[in-house]
Amino acid sequence: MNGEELSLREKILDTSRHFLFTKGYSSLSMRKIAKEIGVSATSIYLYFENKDHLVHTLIEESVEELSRAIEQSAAQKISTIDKFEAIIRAYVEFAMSYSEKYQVIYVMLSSEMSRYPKEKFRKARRGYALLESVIKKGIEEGLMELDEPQIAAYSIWAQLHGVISVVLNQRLDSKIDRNKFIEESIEHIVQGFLVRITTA
Amino acid sequence: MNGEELSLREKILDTSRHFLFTKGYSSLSMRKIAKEIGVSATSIYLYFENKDHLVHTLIEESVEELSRAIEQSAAQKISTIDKFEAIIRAYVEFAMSYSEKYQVIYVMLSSEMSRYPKEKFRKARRGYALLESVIKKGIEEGLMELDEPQIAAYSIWAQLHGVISVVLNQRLDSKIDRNKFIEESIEHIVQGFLVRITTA
Amino acid sequence: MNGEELSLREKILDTSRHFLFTKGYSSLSMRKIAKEIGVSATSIYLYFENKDHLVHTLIEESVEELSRAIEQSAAQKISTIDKFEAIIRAYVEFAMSYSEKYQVIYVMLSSEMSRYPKEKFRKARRGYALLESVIKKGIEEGLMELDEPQIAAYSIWAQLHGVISVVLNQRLDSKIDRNKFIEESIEHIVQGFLVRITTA
Amino acid sequence: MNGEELSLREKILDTSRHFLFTKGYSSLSMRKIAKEIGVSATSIYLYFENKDHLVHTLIEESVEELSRAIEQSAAQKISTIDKFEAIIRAYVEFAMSYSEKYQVIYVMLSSEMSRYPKEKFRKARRGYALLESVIKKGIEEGLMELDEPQIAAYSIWAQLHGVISVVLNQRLDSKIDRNKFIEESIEHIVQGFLVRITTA
DNA sequence: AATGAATGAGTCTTCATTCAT
DNA sequence: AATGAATGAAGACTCATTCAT
Repeated sequence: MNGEELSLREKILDTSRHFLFTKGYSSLSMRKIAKEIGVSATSIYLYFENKDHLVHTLIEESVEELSRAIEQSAAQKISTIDKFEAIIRAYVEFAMSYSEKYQVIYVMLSSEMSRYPKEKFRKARRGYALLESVIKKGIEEGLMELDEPQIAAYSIWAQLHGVISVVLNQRLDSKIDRNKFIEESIEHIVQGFLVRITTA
Repeated sequence: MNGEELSLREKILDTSRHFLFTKGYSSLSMRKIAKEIGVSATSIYLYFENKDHLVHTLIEESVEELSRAIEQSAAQKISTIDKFEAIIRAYVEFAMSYSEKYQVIYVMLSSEMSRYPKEKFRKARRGYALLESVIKKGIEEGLMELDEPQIAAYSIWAQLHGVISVVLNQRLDSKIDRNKFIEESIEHIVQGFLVRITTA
Repeated sequence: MNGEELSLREKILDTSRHFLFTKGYSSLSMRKIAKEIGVSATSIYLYFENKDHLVHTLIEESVEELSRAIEQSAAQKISTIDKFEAIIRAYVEFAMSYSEKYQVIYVMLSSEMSRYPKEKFRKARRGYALLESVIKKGIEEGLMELDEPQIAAYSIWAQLHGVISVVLNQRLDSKIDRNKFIEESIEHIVQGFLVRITTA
Repeated sequence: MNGEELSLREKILDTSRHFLFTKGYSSLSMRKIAKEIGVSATSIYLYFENKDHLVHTLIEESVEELSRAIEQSAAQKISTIDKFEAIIRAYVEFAMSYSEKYQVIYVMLSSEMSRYPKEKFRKARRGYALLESVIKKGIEEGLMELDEPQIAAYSIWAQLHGVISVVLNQRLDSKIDRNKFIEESIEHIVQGFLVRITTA
């Protein structure tokens, strides 16, 4: 197999992800995936034990990629404030560049997540943990004034997720420029957490 | 029908909403709704043309109630800054008090929304339009420094939605206090948009 | 509905029973049953919750009919010896006259029976319990000389079942007359349990 | 291949037999057999043309072993009455010691047996034929009083099979001692066929 | 001697919906 | 206002088998 040819396993993952993104979890069907690829439904079972496993793999891979992107981005910065912004921007960057992969992470309802292996949740918190540690440093350095870095980290993440969701789910007014919306939102979110330095 | 007895139509809506909230769209089935209520599946069709109509009604009603709650809350305040906060708090308040109704508004993917009658979208923007007009006034009054009130309104809404989603979808770390998380998030969001008055 | 027309429920039971008899449990499929009757597979689910319930109903009905046949037959006789033989003959009679119903009782492996509601097993032992009580009386009256009437009852039942199985499963040599085989077998089985009176 | 290592062919047969015994014919699947052994499903086809051939081999081997056991047991006895009992006991002995092999012989319904090569049926009758010849001698010697030795042989076999089935299919009341049940049943069956000698 | 990839036909079951009553 | 009967389409998944290697 050369570089162009995707393995069937890869094709299944890509197609599933796309279905999940465009049609939602309810419309994700083994049959449809197979049909889209042009292969028998049975073939999917050669690569994934069942539908749950397939979706779990999808989630796991997305979480891993997102975490890595965030870590790499933060590693390139030195100052705390730079790291702080880098994490936030890497998060948004990933969501916009790999929308389908990003959305997969949130596709499952918590009720359905009961079947998702618990130990994999920890992995999912890597990026968030990094953000928390940076916030802690930021507090020490007097960049932020916060009681609870953990809550702050979650709050930032939640706000970002809200902004991204609105865009990805096409709930944004068509007259609004997507990039401008994102840029301004990031700035406001960041500003909401930084101590404003007022040069007297 | 007396006060205690809910009409069948109401029961159907309530049950559907609950299913939607707890099990997701995929698990919303006419049969299950009927069974839960203790009525034949056919009976639902006496009140709703089909599943789409049922869900659309659900959305429409939720949107209406949310809009009204926001409007009423804003009307009670006089100053712009108070109105601004009132809208934000009314939004969050509604989401937390009537979680099932709130969530219904976002249950449908835009792809599925293609079947949702366009004219009803406008209604859905009433609350948001109010927020935008208040922001405009805020800018005039020098409370905020913003180029695009429309984007700002969308951004606030998006951030709030993110915070609420994290809570409702149970994605918050169990060690974090729910109310504290919400309160702090609101404060940060609001702070992110206000001009900080620095007493020199 | 007049006497000729069987209800769909009845048709399903009859057809299932027939499939079970001719093709075995492995070949019993909802689709095939439906197709045979000329109805959609879905329709079966209007009368039976699932395949298990259908088969359980089949078993239950057969067990009930067999028990009743045995009880009625025994009730018509007065002397213990007559009751003893009546039970045995009623059992065989039922098996030969309603072969399909008889076989249903034994169609499920004990491993599969784990899903069969326990309380229904008790019903299944009515006929056997009757036999046991008659044997007890027979011992008292000196007709039989047996230590354990319970074991004897089970043994008779087992032997009869063996004889019947061989016939119903067509394992009998085609040259052997079916009725003669059954008649002689019954006689031997009965003889095996009676005290032989030897007029000196 | 040394003494410990079973050939793959042997493993397949053993595993199939076990599945047949514990889960029934419906649950016998090439995939499951392969998985259990830890080999690819395709590998089975190197040794057996298809599922039918596999099951037929299973039956054939069981029949052969049972026949041999009976023959050997009978050969060790001299008197007719001893041979008679030896055959019966060897049959039961085999069934209890090699339950899985015994049950295989009866696993297929006659309807499914249509695919079973006719000439192999004859082999299956070796043990039975032996019993018939012993019965004939028994009649000549005045041990039994029977019109039709062929029917008698079939009847004994059928009764024994009934008794064994009840035990192997776990249809015996748990309070009943298995061995006692078998022993008493054998005695009754034998008694049912012997002329009772009454010492005046 | 053994396997991985693949599939068409089949398994049970659920779904939204219709129709006659 | 409400229902029981019915169905075609679709759901996830399993099966025996083939073929190329």
